[in-house]
Amino acid sequence: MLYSRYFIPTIKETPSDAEVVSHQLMLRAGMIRKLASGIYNYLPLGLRSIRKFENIVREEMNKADAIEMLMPSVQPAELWQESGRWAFYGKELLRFKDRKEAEFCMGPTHEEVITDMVRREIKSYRQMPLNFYQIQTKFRDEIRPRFGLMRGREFIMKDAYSFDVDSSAADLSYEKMYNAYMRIFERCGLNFRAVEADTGSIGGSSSHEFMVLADSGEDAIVSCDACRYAANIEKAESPLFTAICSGGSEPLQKVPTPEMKTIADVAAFLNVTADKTVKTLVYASETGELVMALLRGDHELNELKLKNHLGWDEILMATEEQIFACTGSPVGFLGPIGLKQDIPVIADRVVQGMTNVVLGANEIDLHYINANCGRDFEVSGFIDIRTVEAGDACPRCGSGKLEMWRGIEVGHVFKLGTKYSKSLSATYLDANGREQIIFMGCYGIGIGRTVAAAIEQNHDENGIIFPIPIAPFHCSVVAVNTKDAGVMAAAEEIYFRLEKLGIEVLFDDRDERPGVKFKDNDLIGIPLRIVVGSKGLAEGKVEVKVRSTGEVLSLSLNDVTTAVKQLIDAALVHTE
RNA sequence: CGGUGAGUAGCGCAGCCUGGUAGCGCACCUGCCUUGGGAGCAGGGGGUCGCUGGUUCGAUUCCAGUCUCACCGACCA
Repeated sequence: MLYSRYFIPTIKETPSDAEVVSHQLMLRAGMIRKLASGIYNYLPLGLRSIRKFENIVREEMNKADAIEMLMPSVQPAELWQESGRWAFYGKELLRFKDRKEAEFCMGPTHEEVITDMVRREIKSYRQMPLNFYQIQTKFRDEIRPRFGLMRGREFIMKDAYSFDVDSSAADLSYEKMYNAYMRIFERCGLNFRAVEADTGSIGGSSSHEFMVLADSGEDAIVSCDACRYAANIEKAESPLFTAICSGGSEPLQKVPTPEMKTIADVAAFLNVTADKTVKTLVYASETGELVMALLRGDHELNELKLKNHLGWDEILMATEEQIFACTGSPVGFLGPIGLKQDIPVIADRVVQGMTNVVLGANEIDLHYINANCGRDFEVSGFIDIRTVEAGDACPRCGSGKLEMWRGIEVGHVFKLGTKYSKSLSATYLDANGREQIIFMGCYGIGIGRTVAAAIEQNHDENGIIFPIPIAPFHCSVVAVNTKDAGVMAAAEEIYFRLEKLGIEVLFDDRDERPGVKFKDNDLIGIPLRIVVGSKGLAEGKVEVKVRSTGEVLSLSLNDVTTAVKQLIDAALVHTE
């Protein structure tokens, strides 16, 4: 490709509305341009990178026996009504009507469509296992699109759906996809973790997220420093604590705590540590059901764990009115003793081991001390509802400690079970001629987001440092002085020879000063730069600069193409 | 959806408080010059100041509304 005939509109200055590095660099490198909030044009260079990654995904999907197809973006409402998600999905689902007033949506995901296809075509256990995938544009009307391709509204996604005869067969399909995902992200040279995750609005029984580690990541994850345990913090299990409090039970006593509304204030005022206190939170469902949650004072609630335990669709902090109605007290002095309404009280498992604790007394400026569960109040269950923290013991191996990271979710695999096949009646006949429900799995990769995450993880002050497997070009040939016929002839020859070797090369033949070319080449992340200048040429040498290490090789005209080919091939090698 | 801030040339910004029809840097065009890390000189083109309405002789500037965009938040006693 001739640079002078290509289209790479680079920008010197950082656009003011781009917050994260990948967004800034993708704009500056001329990879993307914004059309509307969360909606982007993929410029030629950006598209090349995206296609490179898509092809890696395609290769690994095909190797894992997934079959490529393509489903429409526009989907009829009926299917979504049938699955129940038309009502459940909320405003993220972009809905509209056609000229006949029939309702449609832009597909945010394709479980409904694929399940509809499968239920029409799959009749027998002999036809499974099956796994279909597509690489396609999705639309989700995000509350707050941000960070460029990281959280767009329109974005490219690879989604796959597996169909199996039973749960254990589905587990095998899941494992195949999990392993394929590991290979995909490894091939891109990314530093990532596969973590246990919540299933969210997609539903299903269990799932893993693939998280690229980056400080700008929107998710928090933990991983054990000793074993393989890793989880999204939304899902991460809390280790069992041994009881901190000991000694016989002291008599319950009400003490004044004027103006002391926070745990820190109360603990300091009563001269105890926060881990001797229990904090009380009140949550409400959309329909107004209330629940009280008890946690050790220095712990944080994990709303998702509580929500999942309760089986609610939505969990909200109770309003002051709701709190007053059930406790008779304002926020700051809440506790489980002497409630005005009979609401369920759920305590974190850690609370089970605590004795003689400090609790709100449900009266202004008063707390209890020496409260004991079972004697002074009852709870309906001890459940893991706390948010894990860095340094917690690993819930699996027990010996390791949890480390905390920020991560960008680039892939997510789910065991769906029969959630969609049941509501959409996707069944088959087993060997005994009996009708059975199909078991499903679904598997997604954010294509653009992965490219952005790779940039987030691979850049310096000069721009992007693309890993070779997803770089828009493998290398470039820079002619230092285009007016020098000898330089141009040599550069051109190297360019042709590289192309003949099947290398993707950008020939920077622009009539620009060398500094401009170097800056642009660095900015757009070309992994290997071959510089042809008159000085080196006099000695029959050209220079190869490695973007990632800054290493400079001086090579003869004869050797340069094979040397470059070797470097590239080495980077593209991947284990089968 | 709530909060904050911003919309002036392709990009980054100034001007607005104190009204008189717009300026800087980069980019772009022409010429000269220059060629190993975003050169220099000279000349030039480009803006209904987001939109609508109001006040005024006169509005980019003041007022009201509206749209768009970004960031923060929707996380806790």
